[in-house]
Amino acid sequence: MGGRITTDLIRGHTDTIILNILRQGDSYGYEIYKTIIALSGQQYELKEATLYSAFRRLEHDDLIASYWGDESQGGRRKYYRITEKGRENYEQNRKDWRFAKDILDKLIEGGLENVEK
Amino acid sequence: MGGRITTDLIRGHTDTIILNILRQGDSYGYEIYKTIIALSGQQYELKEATLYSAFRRLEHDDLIASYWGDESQGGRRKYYRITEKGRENYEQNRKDWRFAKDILDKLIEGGLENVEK
DNA sequence: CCCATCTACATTGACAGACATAGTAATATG
DNA sequence: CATATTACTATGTCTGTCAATGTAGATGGG
Repeated sequence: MGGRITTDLIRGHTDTIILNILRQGDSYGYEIYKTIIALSGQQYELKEATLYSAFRRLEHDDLIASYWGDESQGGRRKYYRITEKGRENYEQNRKDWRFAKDILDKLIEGGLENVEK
Repeated sequence: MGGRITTDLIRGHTDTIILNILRQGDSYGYEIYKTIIALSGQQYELKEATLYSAFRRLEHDDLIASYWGDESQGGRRKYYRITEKGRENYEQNRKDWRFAKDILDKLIEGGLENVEK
């Protein structure tokens, strides 16, 4: 059996997760919500409240931009598009994640044998 | 060039980090503080305020226990010892970390090609 | 011997992100 | 026509981290 993903394990990664999806094409709230579940192999659900507050934060910081879709054939959809600044931010976040992963491995599983105290 | 470890990337891992150190032997606040810096290769500093509030939380939850060291030769030191419950908690947290790491890799770096939308 | 630095522990208040909860409204389905 | 699904939003709460601050003994260089 595997483990669980708690709130704090995901914290700080939501922006990066959203940017990763948007850098591969424009999308809207509900679709992004579903995509995250699919990407995680049904193992993680980012709550809608979290998602939409992240959209506001990202838009405020000019990492994404939004526009209303064509509403002629049905319900309104607000689409999000990643900005150039957002792409740069994503690249940095990815580096940060790889870096943090290595450090966390040492901190969580590392032995103290070769660490001077 | 690497990345940076922000507050949110470490959030939720401090308890596990402390338990990893204590499962390898009793220690006290300041030594644990130094050990974390050393374990991370000087890349990460867990602030003392964070550390001491974590001690309270862990002790309250019976994951660690504390005792005052021998004060005859100098300054007082409060030592911490991991409990059996703490060891079990550590093992679960380690599993959670490995699990979360895989999911996060998919969410942060994963492509949408093979994901049904 | 004095002052700075290090060791060692601790508290308080502020902040930010995630989420529970609730609500609105349109479309689709049986 | 009732229910589920799609789609977006607001409000308030909780928790962990950290900045700032404080106490006090030990240590070492000038």
